[in-house]
Amino acid sequence: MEERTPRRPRIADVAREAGVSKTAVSFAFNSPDRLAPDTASRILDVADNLGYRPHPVARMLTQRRTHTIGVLTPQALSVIFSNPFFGAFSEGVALAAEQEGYALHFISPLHGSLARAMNQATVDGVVVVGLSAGHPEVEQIRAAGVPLVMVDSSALPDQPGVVIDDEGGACAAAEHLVSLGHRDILIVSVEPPWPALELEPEGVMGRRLRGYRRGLVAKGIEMEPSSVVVAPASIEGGLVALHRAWADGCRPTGVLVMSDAMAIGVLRAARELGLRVPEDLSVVGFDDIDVSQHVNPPLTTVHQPIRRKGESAVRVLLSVVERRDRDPEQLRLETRLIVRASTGPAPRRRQEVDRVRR
Amino acid sequence: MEERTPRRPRIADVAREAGVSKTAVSFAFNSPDRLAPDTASRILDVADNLGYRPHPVARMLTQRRTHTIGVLTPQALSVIFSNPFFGAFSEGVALAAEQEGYALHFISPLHGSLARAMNQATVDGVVVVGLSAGHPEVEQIRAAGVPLVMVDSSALPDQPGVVIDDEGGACAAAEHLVSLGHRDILIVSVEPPWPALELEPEGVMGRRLRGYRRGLVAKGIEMEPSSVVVAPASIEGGLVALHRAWADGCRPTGVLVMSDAMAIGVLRAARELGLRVPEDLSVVGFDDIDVSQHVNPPLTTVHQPIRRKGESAVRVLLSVVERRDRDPEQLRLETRLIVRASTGPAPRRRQEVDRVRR
DNA sequence: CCGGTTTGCTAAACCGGTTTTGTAAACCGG
DNA sequence: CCGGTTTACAAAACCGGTTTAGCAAACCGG
Repeated sequence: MEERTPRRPRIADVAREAGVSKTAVSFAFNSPDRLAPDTASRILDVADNLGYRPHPVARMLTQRRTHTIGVLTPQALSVIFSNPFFGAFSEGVALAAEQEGYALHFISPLHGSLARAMNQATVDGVVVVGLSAGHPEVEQIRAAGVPLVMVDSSALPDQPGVVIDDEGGACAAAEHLVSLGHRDILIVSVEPPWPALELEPEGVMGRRLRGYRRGLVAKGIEMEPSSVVVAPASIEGGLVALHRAWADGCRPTGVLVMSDAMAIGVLRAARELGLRVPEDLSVVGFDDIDVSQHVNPPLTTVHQPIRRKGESAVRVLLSVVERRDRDPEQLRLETRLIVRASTGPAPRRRQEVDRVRR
Repeated sequence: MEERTPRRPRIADVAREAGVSKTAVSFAFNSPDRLAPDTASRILDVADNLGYRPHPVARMLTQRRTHTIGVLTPQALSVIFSNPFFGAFSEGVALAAEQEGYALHFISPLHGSLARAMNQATVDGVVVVGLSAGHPEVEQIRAAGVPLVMVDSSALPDQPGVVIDDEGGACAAAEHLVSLGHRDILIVSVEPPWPALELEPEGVMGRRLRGYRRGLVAKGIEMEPSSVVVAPASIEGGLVALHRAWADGCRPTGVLVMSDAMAIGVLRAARELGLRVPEDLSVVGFDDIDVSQHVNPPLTTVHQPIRRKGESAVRVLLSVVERRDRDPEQLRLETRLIVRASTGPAPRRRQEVDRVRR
C-alpha cells in the first residue's frame, strides 16, 4: 500500500505488466484488429486497472494532429466574452467543431503579444476573427504554415474566408429610416480597439458606414461627419454615445447603430432622456442578437446569421485542414432588415423644429 | 526557387545551418545566457530567416507543461456559449488566465463522451463548471491526476472549489417579495439538463430552492409543489414558463426566477399577457447579468460576482497546478439582492381576488 | 607553471507515444 | 513435405524538442 510517487503510468508500464511490447499496447488502443482478440482485451484490461490513458501530447506529436481548432482574436478574451455577438459566434464555431470531433482553443494576446500566444497554441487550424487580412500577425501565421480562415475581413483572394453583406444590410437600415420620414439621423459606430486602426475602410465598420451612406444618399440625404459618433462596442458604449451626442446639441429623430449591444444602450439612454421610442426616436441596430427581440421595445435591426457564420468558418477551415481542399472557399452570407417596434414614422414636431433651426 | 515540400524547419535544420548543436539552438531560445552573446544572436538570426519556431507540442512533451487550462462543461458548448452567465464567467476565467500566461481550452462532450474529450485535452488543470462532485467523470479526472477546481458544486472537503451563497441570496429575494405584500408567488426553476439529475438537492438550483423556501416559510408562507415550474435556462424558457403557468390557471403576483435570462423571458411574457411590471406582477431574477439593468423595467435580481467567480476559480486552480498549494482552497463568494424597478407592492385587487377564490 | 574552476559548447538520453520494418510460427495449396 | 503467404507480435526508428552529463579550452589565484 506504500505507493511512493504515483507516477502516471506509461505505455511501457502497461507493456511490461501485460508481457507484451509497446507496439502491442499501441495496437490495442488504435487498431485492435491487428492483434488476436484475446491479446487485445487482455492488454486493455491491464491498462485499465493500471489507470493508463495514452498521453495526449505524445500522441499529438507523432500523429501531427491536435484535433483542436483555434479561435484567434486581437482583443483580450476578457473583453470579448462579454460580447453577445461573440457568444453567438462561438456557439456556431463550437457546434461545427463538436460535430467534426474537434476541441476549441481560444487564442488571445499573451502578455500583449498575439505572436507569442500563437506560438504556443497547439492547433490544426485557426479561425481569425476581428483582424484584417493585411495584419502582420496573420501573415506570420500563414508563414508558419497553419491553415486559417478569416472571418469578417475581405481577405486576399487565395485565402479562405467568411463574410456577410454588411454594406447591403446597412443600406437597407438607412433606407428604412428615410422612408419613414426621418431626415436627421445619427450614426453610432464602434470605436476601433486600437487608435491605429482608425481608418480602415475595409473593416466591418467601414463597410457598414458605406452602406449607411449609400442608403441615405440614394434618398438625397447627405451624411455629415458630425453625425457620426463612436464609442466602445458595448451597452455602456451605446448609452454614453447618445448622451454625449445629445449634450453636444445633436437632435436626431433616428439613430443607426452598428451593433445591437450598443443599440440597447441607446434605448436606455433615450429612456433616461425622456424620449419615447419609437414616437420621439427611432433606433435601428445591427446583428440581431438574441436579446434584441426581447428588449422593450423589440429592436428593429439588421439580421446576420451569426451562428451560421461561426459554423461555416469551421467547415471551410476543416476542409483545408483535412486536405479536402479544392480552391480556398470564400463564403458570403446574406443580411436582412428585421423591422420590429423600435422604429416608426418621424415625429412631425421634430421636423418643424429642425426646419426652424436651419 | 523550386522548393519542393516546404517542410517546417526543425531544430536540427537550424543547428546544421548555424554550425552548432541542437542543444545550442535550444539554449538560444530558452536560456540565452548560457551561450556567448554573439553565438546566441547568430543562432536566432539563422532561425529567423529559416522561419523556424519551436514546435509547441514537442515543447509541451518535454516540459510536461502545456500552459493551458481547460474549462469543462457537461453541456455542449453550442448551448453554453449563448448563456450570458457563461459568457461573464468565461470572461473572469479568461482574465485570470491571460494574466498568468495561460491559454484557454474548452472541453465539452466529444461524440457524447466527456471522458473521450478529456482524454485528448492537453491541459495543466481543469475548471469544472456545472458538474456535481460525485459525477463519475470528475472522479476519472482526479484519478488521471489532473488538478481540478469545482465551481458551483459543494465539493468534497479535500477538493478545491468556488461557490457562492445561493441559499442566502434566494432567501433574500423571497423575503423581499413577501415584505412587499406578495402572497401568491410563482417559482421558475431551471430544467435539469438530463432528466436523471432531477433531484439533486446539492445542485445550484437545489440550494436556491431551499433559500426561497426558507425566505417564504420565515414569513409564514408555505411553498407548494404546484407553485414551482421548470423550463430551459434561456429567455425562451422563461417566456414559455410564465405562459404555461398562466394557462394552468396560476395567478401569482410575484415571480422568483432562478436566472436572469429566464427572468427576461418572464418579463416579455408578462407584456404579452397584458400585465404591467411591477404594478400587476413583480419579477425577481438571479445572477445579475449585464443586460439585467438595461431591460425595461430594470430587473430586481440577486447579484453574484460572476466574473470574480471565474477569476477565483483560475487562481485557485493555478495555485495547485504550480505547486504553490497549501491545503486545497475552498472559496465562498457572497450574493446580495439588488432592488430595481421590476418589483413593487403587491396589487390590492389581486389579493382580494385570491381571497375570494379560496 | 600548475591544479582547480569557469566558460561554452556537444553528445546522448529522454519525454511518451506511433509507425515502419522484421521475424518466427502457423497456415496452405500442390 | 516443401516453398510461399498470412498472422501475431517485437525491435528499432521516429516525432521535435529539452535536459543531463561531459569535455576541451580559457581563466585564475598562488
